[in-house]
Amino acid sequence: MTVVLKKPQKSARKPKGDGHMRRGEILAAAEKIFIAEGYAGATIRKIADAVGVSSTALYMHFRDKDQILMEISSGAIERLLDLNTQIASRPVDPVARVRLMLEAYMKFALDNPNTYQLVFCGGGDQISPDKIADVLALGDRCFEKFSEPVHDIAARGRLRSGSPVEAAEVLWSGCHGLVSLLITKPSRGWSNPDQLMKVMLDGLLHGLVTD
Amino acid sequence: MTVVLKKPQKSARKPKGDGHMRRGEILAAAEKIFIAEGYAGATIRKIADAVGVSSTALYMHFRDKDQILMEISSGAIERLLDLNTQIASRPVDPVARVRLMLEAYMKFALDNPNTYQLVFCGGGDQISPDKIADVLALGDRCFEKFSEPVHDIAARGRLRSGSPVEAAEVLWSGCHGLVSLLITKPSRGWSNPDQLMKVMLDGLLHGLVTD
DNA sequence: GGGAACACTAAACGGGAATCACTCAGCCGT
DNA sequence: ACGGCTGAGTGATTCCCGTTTAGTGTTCCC
Repeated sequence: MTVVLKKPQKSARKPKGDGHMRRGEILAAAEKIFIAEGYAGATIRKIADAVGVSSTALYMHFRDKDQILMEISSGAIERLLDLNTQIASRPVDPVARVRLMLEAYMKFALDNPNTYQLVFCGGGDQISPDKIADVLALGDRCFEKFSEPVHDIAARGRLRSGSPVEAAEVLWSGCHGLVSLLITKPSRGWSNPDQLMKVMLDGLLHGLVTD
Repeated sequence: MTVVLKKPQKSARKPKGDGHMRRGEILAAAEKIFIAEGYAGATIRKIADAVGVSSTALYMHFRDKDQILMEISSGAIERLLDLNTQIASRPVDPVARVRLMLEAYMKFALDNPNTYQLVFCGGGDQISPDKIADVLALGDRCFEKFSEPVHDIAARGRLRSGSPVEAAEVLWSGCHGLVSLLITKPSRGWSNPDQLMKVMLDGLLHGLVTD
């Protein structure tokens, strides 16, 4: 985050002991706990204990609990954005790109359920909107990257109905619905997730895009 | 508000709520607060204040906070189940029934966002699984009612691909995804919700069902 | 009249996030 | 060499949460 003014000639001040390590240590510990126990499970005290420091110390490095979790989530969403960017440059049919992106998206969600829930299932109750703004912006950039091939499809006149934006929103939200239910209701007797993802993609793409 | 003039000698206690009157009062107050402020906002103390009673009093009538919210949610989901049952008996094409049910489902979600979030977006973190079991069972019954016409469609050989169960799960989760995003991210710049719902339904049904 | 059952209460507990007042160590310019 | 500044760290405290405990007043029944 904000790197405060450092003296040009020399490091402002040699960090004492493991001073500048702390922030990273906290993030690492917090991520481990967050992944294992979710938002509510990752308490300030637990994180502080894991680092071996008083709970107050966390406030030296972060404004509040949410900032810690948001920073972790941002990292994860950036990985998702990278994936999309990478797929975007693949020299294949735009429909194939759309499918690849959505597959990557759903796989990401199932691999990072807690982060996914925090960012996309709106810990809405739990987190004030301004704090989540950063991550939300990243999420939007993901959506924009995903929108590009959808617009390509529309430009080729292959959109069966609706505007390109609507189509993108529907494709995205449909896949979101599937993985969010798989994540939040794991105990329900679901069909095979891979098969469900395939049916969702086949269905939506066949329904929205002409061959 | 309730001006309880405490007479010096008499008790400051709120008069008895004639047995089960009180229970209803609590549910009504809790529902109002829950609808307005969501799960986290509906605290025991706030509900108790609204009723004009000490927070402890709520434990006379309910095991814990979750039971209160669950009872409220159950009522709402029962209304949804009623809707489905009603639609199920309509003498129309099974595809039309599926569409009607999903439309009713999404409308219900948008009309009862907090309940919907609690039940279907898994306050997973917040609520222990055993307490939510009742409502979850009701939700399952809704899904089963919805599955019937999908099976009808399959029985007529009109399912393009996938098993009937998979198709039902995909249809449901696709619609869930749309409304859950509309609910949890209201600030995002969405296209017209009605139009999105139409595109979702058209897309999924056209993609999964043959004419 | 005397219990017993009930509806209710105040006070407290433990655990969350966050703040306050403070200490302490190291680096600075003089 | 030294006093001052600053950033890292702490324990105590505040406030709110859900929930528990022990006790109080009312009513009903025998």
